[in-house]
Amino acid sequence: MDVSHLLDPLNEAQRDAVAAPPGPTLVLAGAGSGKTRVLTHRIAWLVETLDVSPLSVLAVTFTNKAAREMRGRIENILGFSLRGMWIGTFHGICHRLLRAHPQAANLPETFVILDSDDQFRLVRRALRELNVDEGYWPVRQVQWFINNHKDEGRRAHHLPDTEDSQHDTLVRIFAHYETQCQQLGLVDFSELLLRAVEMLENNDDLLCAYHQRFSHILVDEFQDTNTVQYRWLRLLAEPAKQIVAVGDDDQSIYGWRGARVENMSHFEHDFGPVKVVRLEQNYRSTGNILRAANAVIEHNTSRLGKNLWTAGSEGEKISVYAAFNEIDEGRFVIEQLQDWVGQGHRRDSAAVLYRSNAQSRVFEELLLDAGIPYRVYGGLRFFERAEIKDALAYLRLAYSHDSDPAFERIVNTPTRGVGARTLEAVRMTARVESLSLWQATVQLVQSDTLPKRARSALQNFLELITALGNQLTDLALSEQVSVIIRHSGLIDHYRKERGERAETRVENLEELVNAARRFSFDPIEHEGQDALGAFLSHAALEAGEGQAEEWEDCVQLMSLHMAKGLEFPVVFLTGLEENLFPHQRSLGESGQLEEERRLCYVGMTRAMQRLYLTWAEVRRLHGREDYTTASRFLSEIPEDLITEVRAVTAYPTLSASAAMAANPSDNIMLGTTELRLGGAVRHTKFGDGTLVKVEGQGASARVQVNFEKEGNKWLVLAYASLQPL
DNA sequence: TAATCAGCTTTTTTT
DNA sequence: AAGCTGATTA
Repeated sequence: MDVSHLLDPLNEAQRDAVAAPPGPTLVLAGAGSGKTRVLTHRIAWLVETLDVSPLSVLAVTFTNKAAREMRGRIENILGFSLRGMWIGTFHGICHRLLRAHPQAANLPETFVILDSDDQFRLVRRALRELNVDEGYWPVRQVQWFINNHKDEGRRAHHLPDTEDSQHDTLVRIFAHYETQCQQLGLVDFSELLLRAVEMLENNDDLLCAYHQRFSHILVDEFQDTNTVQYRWLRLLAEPAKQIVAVGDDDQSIYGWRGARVENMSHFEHDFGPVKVVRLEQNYRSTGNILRAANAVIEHNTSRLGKNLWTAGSEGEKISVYAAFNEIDEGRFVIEQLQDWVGQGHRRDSAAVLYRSNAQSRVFEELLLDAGIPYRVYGGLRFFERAEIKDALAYLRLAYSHDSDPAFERIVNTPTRGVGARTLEAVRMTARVESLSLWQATVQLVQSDTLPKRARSALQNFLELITALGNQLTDLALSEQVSVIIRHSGLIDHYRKERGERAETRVENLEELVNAARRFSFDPIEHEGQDALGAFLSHAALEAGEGQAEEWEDCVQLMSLHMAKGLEFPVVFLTGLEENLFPHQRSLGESGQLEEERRLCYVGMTRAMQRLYLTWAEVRRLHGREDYTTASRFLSEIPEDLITEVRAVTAYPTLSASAAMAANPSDNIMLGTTELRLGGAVRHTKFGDGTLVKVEGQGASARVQVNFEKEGNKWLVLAYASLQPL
């Protein structure tokens, strides 16, 4: 068979990876080096030259989007449909494994996936049942504790007893939560992975069967794998070790949620000898952008080592703009944006990137003023919206009455007179009698223990859900959804709600019907589930796009994390200030600082033609106005790659701006020298800092100084020995 | 049960 | 600043 179409479009390194002999292969794929191309061509190569069936290939990604894209691209190359082939996310594939063998996994056939919101509620319930003080033990933190351990493969019983009573409390909650999940047949995201690993570890026959089935494994974004994911990969890839892992240690930006870059070096050790291929030729950015990005990332010590290069042109220099404040920064970005669009470029060829989402506001306001359409990424996705989750809960409860999370969610939504008191009684009964909330309610309604009002409220609820359940039988999925949103009272409830939000909510509910209509139920892919069950799982595993509507040509606004994997002709990397980027909370540890630097590297390498780096001398954040220092990442870029864009006449320059902004009387005399607002000062005890505020005059004058080490302090000028620098 | 208020925190996010 | 939480009030 002629496979030249698979190899010809590739460079040497790519070809080396695609045609690598069977065995463990690690592809170090730099930004923009064509790693998706390598993955897709590799699979096509396996199929076309080695006669491997697509059904024997397992391809794992992190996001549904990446999985869809990969499938589409391989189908394009091969020219036939890959229906039935296992290309999916870690979670999606583990879910499929568990559905196929619930008994081996010790799960009920009807197990339900908890998304993080559901998990939050369940953890909260565990806290309350154990009478743990929620003020002292924030649910979020406990949830974090549990997930961290599970991502590391540890369950509550693995955690040793300690002398530390605080830790013991956490473990107790963890254990209770696990019991709760097991009893109720609930599986959170981490559990999908851990349970699948344990199932395979404990069932040789099963594992063997999958070894037979999957002769080739491919992993994308390998640097983002956590401990359990790696364990799972090892398990499935042994003993044949026909595994290709593609990743970039320099783009590891999810350490904070359990990703282990070390897996890349472990891989060489655990699977060795490993064929390593470096993809260093970049097809995305100009030479200057690459050199700048390389210069920044070189400041990291723990690297596998890689140097991106391009055969393309140097391109423009990188523009650095030091803004007076965040509004000036925004104005600058918009000015440049208008220029760019004025030259005939599409708006969606430009992206504004920032470290934290709060920064988007200024840009949004200014873009709105300027009449430039924009899209902000992030925020709630479709299936995470409250109204959608409400509707799904009605569906679930009508479908299987014993789903406690669904019950809790909607028992009083819309309000029907079931208050906290009543609910507590229900929970109590459920706990004491080991019943589901639904069963407990049935019992309470039949007994005589509740006040009349509460009892009839519950009675109505039971009747409503039962009636809904009866109406669902024999309907198509989308009709079931339609019935639910109408007869649950949700539509009326949200219609009555005031504000613009109400309207969108009703629209979203209507859209849910469409989503159900679009959902294609595949008895093979969704083995072990019926259409409704599969749809509900789908909703948990794939949160969906930000909004249902189509997006016209819009300027793209997003956090740096969201930008990974994307590319734009023009990129504005904003807020390059110490304490913001790198973020304040990362400054303590060098490991965290290196992750921030990688984030910067990711941001810079998104740019194809033009890169702007901006920072603001004064930034209003959390309601405070602070003087800032330029990010260290800026100074890590060689000067010859940079053009300092100095203020266009309309905008004041650095120090002039500080002086202008400050009321002249805000500056204050200290002896014969003048202390300038925003100027650097030295204190004998606290060290160096920046003068931030001045209050009062003469002997009673007080100043606020932001010290590098000690943070903000108020000092009485007469007593503090401040020295201007 | 719902509305209101004071106090508190503040990255990044997929599944 | 703003959004969220817990507590208090109507």
